[in-house]
Amino acid sequence: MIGNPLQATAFHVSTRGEYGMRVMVELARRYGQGTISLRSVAEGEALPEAYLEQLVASLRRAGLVSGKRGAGGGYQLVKDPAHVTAGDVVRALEGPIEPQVCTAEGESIVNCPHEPKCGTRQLWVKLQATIADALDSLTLAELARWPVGHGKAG
Amino acid sequence: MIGNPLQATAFHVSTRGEYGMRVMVELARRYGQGTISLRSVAEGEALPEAYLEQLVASLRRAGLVSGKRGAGGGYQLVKDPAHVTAGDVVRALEGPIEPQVCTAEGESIVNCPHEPKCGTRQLWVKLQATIADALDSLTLAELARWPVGHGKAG
DNA sequence: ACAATCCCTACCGGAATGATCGGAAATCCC
DNA sequence: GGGATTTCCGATCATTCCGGTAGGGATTGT
Repeated sequence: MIGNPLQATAFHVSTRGEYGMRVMVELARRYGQGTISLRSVAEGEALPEAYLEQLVASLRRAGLVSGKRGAGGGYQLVKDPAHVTAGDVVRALEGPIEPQVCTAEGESIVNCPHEPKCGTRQLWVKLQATIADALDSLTLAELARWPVGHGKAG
Repeated sequence: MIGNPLQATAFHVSTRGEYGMRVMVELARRYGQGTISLRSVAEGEALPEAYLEQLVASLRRAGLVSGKRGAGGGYQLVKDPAHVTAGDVVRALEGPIEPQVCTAEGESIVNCPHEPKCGTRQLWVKLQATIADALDSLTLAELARWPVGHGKAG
């Protein structure tokens, strides 16, 4: 856990999303160089290796990375970084983008008692679409080629 | 807690945001009719009254509602619903919109060790701006005048 | 053989979530 | 003034989630 003690904040992305995204960007930077050991990524980004294993497992099950065992093994991206979006990564790590259960991506299963006089639903629907669009419009390739802090870096 | 058991989902809004937003929309609908008791809102929306008290306390401290004690008392919006945004409500209930500690609204205090070679920061910055813009562009008045479910209601 | 590496499962302490409860203070009506 | 109503305030509590740690098994290169 990097950074300050955090009070309540809205729309905070957990370390699963944060660390996992860092790993993916690092793999994107080294795309085409064969497999990269998780240890080297963990050390390079100063993150706990054992914890990363869990996150990478989710990424592998989602078909985003492939692992190779044994000495000299490691992980690599399955697809070209230009064809993997931040949305793909976030969904693999944290599940579908779903501000409320009634506004899930794809099919909505829930039958909400607040319908049909629900005044808040349109808000969550809009929010879901907005977030998904923002995440899906940014690729790993774009993130990987922007390694340096711009503007007033925090 | 309305709805189904929820597996892991990204960007999920807690009941603070959900219930609190419902209360605000209800108060917006009855704007200009004097104070509304929390009990009537709780019964109308089928929400736990005692829990709502806590949420409304946050809304009051944020200057969004005012309470009047005693028989016939209740709450009412301080400002016209057309001048209160969903963003105001969410921030009052769940804190600033902050995907990561390094991408807080306003001033960023954190000095992150990942800078300046952080490839993920631009993602969270974009996300923060996108979410804030979506929430700030929708007013309580708009939400209140759309009480009926549209499209395929969940 | 042996070291490196992925892979899998279980566990664990602390914090957040989603409430409930009891009571104090103000206000209205009779 | 008495009582009903309602906001306000703080404590408590059960459950779940978060952010890891620990240990071991399977596979591969040298």
